Amino acid sequence: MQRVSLKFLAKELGVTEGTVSRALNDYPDISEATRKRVLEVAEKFNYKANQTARRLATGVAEAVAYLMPPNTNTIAEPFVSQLLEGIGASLAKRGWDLLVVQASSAETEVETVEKLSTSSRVSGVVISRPYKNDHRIALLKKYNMPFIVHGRSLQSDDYAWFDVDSEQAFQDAVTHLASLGHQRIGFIGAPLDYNFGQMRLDGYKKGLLANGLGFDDAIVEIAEMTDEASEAVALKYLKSSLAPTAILCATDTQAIGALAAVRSMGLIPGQDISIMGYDGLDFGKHTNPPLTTMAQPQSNSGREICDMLLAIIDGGNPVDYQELRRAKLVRRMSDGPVRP
Amino acid sequence: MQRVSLKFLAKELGVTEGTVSRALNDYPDISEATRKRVLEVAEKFNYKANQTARRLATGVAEAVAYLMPPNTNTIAEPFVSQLLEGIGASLAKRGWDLLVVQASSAETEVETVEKLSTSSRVSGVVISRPYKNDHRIALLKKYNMPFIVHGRSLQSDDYAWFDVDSEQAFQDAVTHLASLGHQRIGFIGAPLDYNFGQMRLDGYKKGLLANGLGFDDAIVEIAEMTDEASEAVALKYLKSSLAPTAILCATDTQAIGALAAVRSMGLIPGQDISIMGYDGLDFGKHTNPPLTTMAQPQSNSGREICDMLLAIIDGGNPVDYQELRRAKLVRRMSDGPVRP
DNA sequence: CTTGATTCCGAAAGCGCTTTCGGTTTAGCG
DNA sequence: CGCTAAACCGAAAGCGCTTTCGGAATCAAG
Repeated sequence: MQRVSLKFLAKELGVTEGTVSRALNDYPDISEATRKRVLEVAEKFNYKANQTARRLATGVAEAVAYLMPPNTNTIAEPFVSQLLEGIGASLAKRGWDLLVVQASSAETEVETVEKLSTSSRVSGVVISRPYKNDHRIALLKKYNMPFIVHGRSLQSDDYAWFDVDSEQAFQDAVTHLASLGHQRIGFIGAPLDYNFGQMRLDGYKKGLLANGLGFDDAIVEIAEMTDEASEAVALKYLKSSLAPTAILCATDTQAIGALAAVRSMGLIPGQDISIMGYDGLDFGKHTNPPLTTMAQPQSNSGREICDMLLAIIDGGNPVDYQELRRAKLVRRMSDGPVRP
Repeated sequence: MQRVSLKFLAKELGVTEGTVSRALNDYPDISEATRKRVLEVAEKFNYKANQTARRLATGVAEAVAYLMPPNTNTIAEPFVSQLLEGIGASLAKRGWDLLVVQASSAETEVETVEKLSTSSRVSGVVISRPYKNDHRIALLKKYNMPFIVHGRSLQSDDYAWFDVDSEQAFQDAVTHLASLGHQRIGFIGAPLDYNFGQMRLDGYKKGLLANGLGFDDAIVEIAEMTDEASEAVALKYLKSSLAPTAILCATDTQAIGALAAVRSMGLIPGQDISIMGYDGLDFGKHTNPPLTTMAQPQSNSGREICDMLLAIIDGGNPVDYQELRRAKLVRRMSDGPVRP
C-alpha cells in the first residue's frame, strides 16, 4: 500500500507540493481550476494529510486531553463515558482529537500533567473532580496551558470551570427533608480533599442552620465513595441510640449503600428512614426503592465544557468561562415524611 | 515561557542536537560522561521532547485509538470507562497515548475509520461491539492497520479479538433455569445486527434444545438495549395468555427493565417470575431484587486487550491473538424455582 | 503597446526531532 | 612508538507538511 503523500499528489498533478497544500487548505491565492483539479486527484487517491506532519508544521496540536479522575472504581462512572461523548462531539466539529490520559498514582500525576503541558501534544485539557488545592491546576496555569475544570477547587476565580452548585443543592436537600418533618438528619460525606466533598458538607450544615436544626457530629461522617463504605457508616448510624430519621449522602453511589444498610436492618427506605443521594444517575430509577436524589443536569455537559475550552484556546479569557448550574430535586421513593 | 527544545539544550551544553538526542534515547554510542551531563541539564530545564516532532521523525505514532461504540445511551456504559482505564494502564507502560474517537453517525463512520487508518495518527485501534458484518473491520484490514476487536463479527478467523463466549453463556443460563424447573423461558434479545445479539439468541435456542424445551416465538423478541424497551416487551409476555415463568435477557440493562415489568404487575421477581441478565454489572447488586446474571470477567479486560494489540503492533500475527473467555453464573435474587 | 497592479504558483525554508554516515580521538596491542 | 580497532560525536539529511517570498504570467488601464 503506497502511502499517498503531498509529494505524490504533486508529482501526479505536475505541480509543486505547496500548491497542493494551498489548494487543499482553501488558500485564496489559488485558481479555481487547479483547486478543482487537486481536489479531484486527492479524492481519487484517497489522500488524507499526515496529521503529525501537519501539526509539526502549523504548531497547533489539534487535540484536547481529558484527564481521567483517579480511583474510578465506583458504580457511578457512567459520568465518564457521558462526558467523553460530549467532549468528542464538540471536538468533532473541528476534526480535533480527544486524548484520554490517566495519572495512575498521585506521584506520577504531577509528571503526567507536566509532560502533557510541555510536550505540545494537546492544545488544551479538561480535568474532573478537582481537589481543594489541586496541583494539576497549578501546573496547568504555570505552563500556560488552556484548560477547564469540571468542578471547582477552593480558589477558583482565575480559571475556567463548569460546576453544579452542590452547596446550594445540599441546602435544598436538607430543606426538603426538613419539610417532611425530619429533625435528625444524618450525613455521609465524600472525602474532603475533593473540594466538592467540602462544599457538600458545607451545604448540609447551612441547610441545618437555615432550618433551625442542630448539628450532631455523631451522625456526620466522611466515607469513601463506594457503596460498601457508605453502607457500613449508615449501619452505624442506624444502630446508634439516637438514630437519624433521614440520611443525606454526598453521592448516589453512597446513597445506594445506605439503602442496603436500611434494608439489612429490616426497615423500609422511604417509609421508616429517608435516604437521599446526589448526582441523579439514571440507575437510581432501579434501586430498591428508587432513589430520591439531587440531579445535576449533566446530560451533555461534556459538550458545553469542551465548547468553553475551545473558546479559550481561541484566545478567550478563561475568567469569562465560568458556569454554575443548579441541581434539582428528583423525587423517587426513598424519601418520605418522618414516622411519628 | 521559553520552550526548551533540543537545539536549546545543545547550545547550552556545547554539543550538537544529535548528541543530545542520542543521550536522551539511550543510544549505545555515547559516553557515560556526556550522557550524564545531558541528563542533568535536561532535568534542570525540565525538557520534554516535542512528541509531534518525534513522531514525525520516527514514523511511529505512539498512540492507539479506541473507537467508541455508537449509541452509548444505556445505563450499562460503565463498561466503557472500565475498558478505557485498562487500555490506558497498558499504554502507560510505553508512554503511548490513548485516543478516543467517535463515529457520530453510521455514514461518517466509514470516513472516520478511513481517516484514522490513513492519517498515521495511531499505531493501532481497538473497537467494541462489532456488527455481524462490520465495515470498520473491513476497512482496518484493507488499510493494514493493526487492530483488535472487543467481541467478534461473523467471520472472525483472520483477525485478533477478545470475546466472551456468550453463546455458551446463554446455553448455560437456560440450563440453569431449566434446572430450577422452568419449562417456559422467554427471551428478550439484543439487535441482531450486532453479532453478539445473534450469538446470544443462538445460545438461548441451543439451550432450549439441550434441555428438551420447545421454542415459541411468542416469547422471543428483539428489543433495543434500554430498560424501557425491554420493560415493554416483558410486560407483553407477562400479560399474554401463556406467560413464561422465566425471562432471559440479552443484557443486564434489559433485565433491569424486565424486573420493573414484573414488579409493575404486582409480582415478585425471583419468586413469581425468574429474570436473568447478562453482563455482570456491579450495580446488579442493587436492583430490586438483586439481579442474577451471567458475568463476564471484564474487570481488567481493557488491559489484556491492549496488551494483545501492542503485541500485534510489534509484529505479532493477529491470528495468534484470539481469546475466548467464559462467563460464569452469578446468582443473586432474581431467579428461583418455578412456582407450582 | 507600455505599465502597474493582480493573480497564481514555484522555490525553499522551516517545524523539532531522529538517525545515518563519516571523521576524529582515544584505546589496545605488538 | 606505530598501527588498527573501537569509542564517541559532529554534520547533515530527512520525516511530510505549511507558509513566506518572490517571480512569471495575465490583466486592466493609459
